[in-house]
Amino acid sequence: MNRKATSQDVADLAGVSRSAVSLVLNGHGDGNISAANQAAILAAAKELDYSPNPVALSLRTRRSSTIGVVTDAIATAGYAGRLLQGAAETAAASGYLLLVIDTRNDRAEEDRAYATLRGRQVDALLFAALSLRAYEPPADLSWTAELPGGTPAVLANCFDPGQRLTAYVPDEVAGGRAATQFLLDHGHRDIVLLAGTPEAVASGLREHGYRQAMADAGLPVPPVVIAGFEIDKGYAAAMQVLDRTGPRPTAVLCANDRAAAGVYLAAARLGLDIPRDLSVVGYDDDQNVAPWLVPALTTVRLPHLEMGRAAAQWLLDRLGADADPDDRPAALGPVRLDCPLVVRDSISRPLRS
Amino acid sequence: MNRKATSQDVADLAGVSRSAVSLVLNGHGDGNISAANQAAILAAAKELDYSPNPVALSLRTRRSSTIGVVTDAIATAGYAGRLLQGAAETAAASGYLLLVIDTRNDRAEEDRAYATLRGRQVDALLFAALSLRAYEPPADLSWTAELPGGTPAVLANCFDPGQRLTAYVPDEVAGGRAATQFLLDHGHRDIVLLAGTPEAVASGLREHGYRQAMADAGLPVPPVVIAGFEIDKGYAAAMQVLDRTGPRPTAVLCANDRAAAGVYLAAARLGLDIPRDLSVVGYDDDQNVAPWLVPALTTVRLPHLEMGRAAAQWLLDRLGADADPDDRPAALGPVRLDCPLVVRDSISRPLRS
DNA sequence: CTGAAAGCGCTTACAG
DNA sequence: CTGAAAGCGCTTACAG
Repeated sequence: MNRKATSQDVADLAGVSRSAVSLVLNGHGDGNISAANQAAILAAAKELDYSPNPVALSLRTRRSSTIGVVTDAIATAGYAGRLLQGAAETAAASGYLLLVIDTRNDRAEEDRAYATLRGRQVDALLFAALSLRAYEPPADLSWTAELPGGTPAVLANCFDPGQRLTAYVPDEVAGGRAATQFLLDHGHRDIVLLAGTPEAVASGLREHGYRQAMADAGLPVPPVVIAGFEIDKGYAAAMQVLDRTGPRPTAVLCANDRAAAGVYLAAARLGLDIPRDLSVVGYDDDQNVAPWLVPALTTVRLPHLEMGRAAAQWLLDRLGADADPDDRPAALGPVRLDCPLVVRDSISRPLRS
Repeated sequence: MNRKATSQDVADLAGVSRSAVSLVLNGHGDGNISAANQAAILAAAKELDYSPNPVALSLRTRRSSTIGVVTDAIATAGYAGRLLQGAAETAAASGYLLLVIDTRNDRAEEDRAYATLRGRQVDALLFAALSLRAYEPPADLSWTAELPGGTPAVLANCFDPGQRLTAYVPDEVAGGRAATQFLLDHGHRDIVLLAGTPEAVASGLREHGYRQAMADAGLPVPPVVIAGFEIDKGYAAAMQVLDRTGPRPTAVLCANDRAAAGVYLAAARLGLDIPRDLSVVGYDDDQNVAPWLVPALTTVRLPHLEMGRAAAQWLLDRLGADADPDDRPAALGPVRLDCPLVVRDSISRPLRS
């Protein structure tokens, strides 16, 4: 490949010094460089297709136009990749790239990741979790925006119990409430929650929303079934709840879309038609599952794209506001993002209502 | 944060010059630096927890210890993230990081990605596709290992029709054959293939393997059903094949695990028990699906982790062999990686065999 | 208005 | 055996 043009090449072609090239190309030409030379420099730069060497720039400015991303498990993610996608898009719009390290939930690996990223001179740090959880940031917060001149840091799909870091998380409570409310609006009264695993933070929050909606409707809450997040867990839970002679619930709220797929399997095996005999709501809006179940699954969408975008934008804002460190946005603690209901075909009015 | 130690700091502490520090720390001490000074330098480096600034190193050596990855759609990937994981692990073991750009299948975006990566001085290039396909590398191959001093480039889960680039791909034909053979070994004779979409390269290859196995067994090949790769497609195809009064196939080979989930749904609705009444094989070993279907799905595993590892290792090997450019491994064209059968519970001997 | 110089942190010839 | 110098490509004070 032809050696990439340097500012020296541009200077030579324009017949000026490298300083002049740098000044003009960085918008500091007016008042410093004559109009004629400015034009010559611009023309030369265009002719040589010049763009500054990012590495040299980085050494000089101690900035890398790179956002370091540490994540606990993106490989196994599925839909969670959208978080990264959102962050990457937003970053790219400002000329930033993402340097992602997957720690597979290993704390030692995580420490190493931060050290590596620091060494690579990343301008900002984003920690993203596969599933919603508390995240205890490294004790050494010195690289953080807490200190003047520190590296801005932000959390996505996880939150700092100590509230030191800004965090973008899904509004799970509202999501659970909205899903329940939608069922209530369709006339359902006997709505069973198939919850995820007890360790899952999201699960508890969604249950909270469910209970709120039921209480607001003046309805008793039937026993919550602990299912889980996989197909077989949803299947087993559905079998437990639906395979009975007495009255069955008319609707189930599933831990996620995969569990809902298990419910579909159980319903099919029991000869129950969805949505005629049973209404089903999922959670996640998993693109590999929800749109393709038969019938297509009504579900609550997790705002992965939005979390990624918001987190990256927050970082970018801080990076831009370097003129005045006090001018930085002050949004500390968790910011809850909307989990919209995606209506498809798995809900109808109950037969006996 | 305390300013990171530089080689000057180490030199000062050890009472030597920066040159000496560099020499010793890069293993060129013997014969150049006295034993006493070597020891002093090592001690100083350890005390200051010194590691060279990667950015400065990069400017100096024109190397970045970074592998650029261009991918057509990793966000929507699911299991495909494992390819990146494999590449990242392998790269990390040699001190390399991955700089990933997702082009969302846009050629203009792709060109920009390569330019960006070149600007960032990546040492090598990896192109990874979400699903197996032909990949026409950019016309400007000048950054490629084709030319002396060019950037090594490799393909994963896609292949260069022109054979200019090394490529790691799954051995889909063997995968399709193995799945079929397994069914044959269990006594099945009437095995229907629910194929993916006609555009999908993998689908055609798997079908080829299926036909080979059937032919080798001296069996006629029943009409192949074009299904697709989503749950509803598998469902519809299964309904078409299974919902009949005459003899039904005793086994189906599915386009992928999600389509197999659709087959499960159809079977349940038709009152067919898997595996008693119907044996099912999937493809992909999708970790969100296959292990959790009821019964757990026997499937063919796609070697995403292995493709990522192999591609990264190939790049690393080339990067290491910089002493002699002629010494580079010559594995041009596609290298087929094994797709192992993962046996679970969805296959039994046919009732009428 | 303009160019020469310094310096970001590193390594590799080059003198001594 | 060792240190001073040059240079990777850039930008920002600093003289003129």
